[in-house]
Amino acid sequence: MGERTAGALSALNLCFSEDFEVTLYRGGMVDKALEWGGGSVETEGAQYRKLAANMRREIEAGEFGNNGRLPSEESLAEQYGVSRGTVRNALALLRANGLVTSRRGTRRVVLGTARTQSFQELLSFTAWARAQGEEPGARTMHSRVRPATVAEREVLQLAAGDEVTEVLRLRLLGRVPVMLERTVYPSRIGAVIERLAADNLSHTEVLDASGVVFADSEHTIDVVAANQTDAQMLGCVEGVGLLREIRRATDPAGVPLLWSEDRFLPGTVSFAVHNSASVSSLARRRGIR
Amino acid sequence: MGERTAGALSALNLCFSEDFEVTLYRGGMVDKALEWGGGSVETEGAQYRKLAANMRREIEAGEFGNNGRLPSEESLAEQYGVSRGTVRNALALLRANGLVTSRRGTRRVVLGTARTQSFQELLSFTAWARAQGEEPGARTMHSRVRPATVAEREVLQLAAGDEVTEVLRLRLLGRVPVMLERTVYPSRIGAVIERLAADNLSHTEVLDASGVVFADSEHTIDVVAANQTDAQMLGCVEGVGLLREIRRATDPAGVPLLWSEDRFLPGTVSFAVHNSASVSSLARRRGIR
DNA sequence: GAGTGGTCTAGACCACTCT
DNA sequence: GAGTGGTCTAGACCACTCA
Repeated sequence: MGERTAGALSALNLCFSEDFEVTLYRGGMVDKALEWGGGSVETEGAQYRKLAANMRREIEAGEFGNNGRLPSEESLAEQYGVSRGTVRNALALLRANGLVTSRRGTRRVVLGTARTQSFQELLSFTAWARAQGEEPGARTMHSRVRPATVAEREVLQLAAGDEVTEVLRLRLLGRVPVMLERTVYPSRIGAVIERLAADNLSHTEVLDASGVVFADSEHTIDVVAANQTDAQMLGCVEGVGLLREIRRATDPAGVPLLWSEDRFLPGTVSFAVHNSASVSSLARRRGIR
Repeated sequence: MGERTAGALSALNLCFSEDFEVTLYRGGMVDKALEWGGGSVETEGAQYRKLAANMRREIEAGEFGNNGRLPSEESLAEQYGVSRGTVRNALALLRANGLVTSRRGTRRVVLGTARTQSFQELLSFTAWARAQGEEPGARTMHSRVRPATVAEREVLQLAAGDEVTEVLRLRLLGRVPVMLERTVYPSRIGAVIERLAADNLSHTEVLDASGVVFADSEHTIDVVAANQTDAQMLGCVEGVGLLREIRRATDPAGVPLLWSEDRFLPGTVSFAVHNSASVSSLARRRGIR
């Protein structure tokens, strides 16, 4: 995983998969032939994922032009030496990322080069910031273990008497505070978090390394007025409108892993969602627009 | 389309499909056997969609319990008399809506009864409001045809000299203003819009009826301070933080249909996104939380 | 009417989980 | 080691689009 070609002006391309592949590539003449024409480099994983990554590269290299047409599924299958089913799996991935259309009766149309962010990036502020080429920062302001409230027991599926770890953390982009994060972990997860340094960049990555698997997450986005704490920590005026994101993540078995309320300074991030008749994808963006 | 069973306490269930099926059902003993056990009622469409709708009903009826396990794909295939591929198509739909998990090696787990809203509801304020049981309102404050700006030509893929129709519209929920909408249509679409009454509830539905097909949309969400116009129209204080949603919709061929900037009063709506390793879905919600 | 994507089938093998 | 979901194949028919 993580093939890369040397070259200036490399762009970041995050594929859409569980074991999120990060693929660095450059703008110019891409080495696509390597993988498919010649000796099929390692790049383990499902064939359709590789196919999708490959086609994504072709699309972004303008192989079919913007608003151009893709070859038919049949011919793609022949070209790549796979069955039509595999081609369809790959195209479904691209479709989900908003790169191509799909309509019965006509060839698929290239929509553009939506740079969809990985699942990981939605959970991890640090992973996201790095992908943007920004320097992420974090400072834990407060952390303690206490009994779960009724709401928390409900959301985190805890029993009466269970404890949680609450963490208040300031997040920065290049030394500038942009977000205040209030997270509640079940004690099992919290035990891992409590051992970390106050400036640990990514709790998500630590948990990942500890074998915690994030599989699903729920995000709610709205506006909230800054309270006194927000204003103090973020350095803004009390009452100003902050972009709020409430996150809830579960493991593959549906067990809740965390519940968090994040408040962003206005103008620092935006959320982008691609939506189609069958699927959607969410991405966090830097700044407005 | 639109089967329904009589009965109190009916809940709204919106299936995830292009020709969005709206399925009303009640909480109690559901008539699931009708469709699969007996004579397979009409309910046209793909089998896997029907299967998904059916399983969704079972899940929401608590057939497998919350956090329960689904039967294996094999046994589902046998039970419903379809191939495993069809079962997998159906389960992919449920997965996309965040109703079930999926992990190699173990049975699928019921996550809950996420009430995913249809694609249509994301585009149409009116459709969304109705689904919430609220009374939608609209008043066009301003409308005119003018040459497209450079930005608009870019976004709407217009040629130099092309014109657009700009519309400023106030949106209400039960007589209370909640959102101010600034939309720009290519003149081809705008021509339809201009003929409408100022209190026409749903431009989207009109366009739909005119044969305009919405296939994909892009949504960007952030916060913006209310300007003088916003404050006046929405009846809020200038400078207050508004939830902003920028929408861009295209037809199945990727041709842009509209570009809109919507500003919501704080506390009136929130956006909910379900995100998983492979897919996501977006929904608009009433109020905070 | 030819071409295309949508749907469906019947099988196969594998990676993974759990007991 | 048995069971499960993930992946892949090779075919088939249909609904739809477009020349």
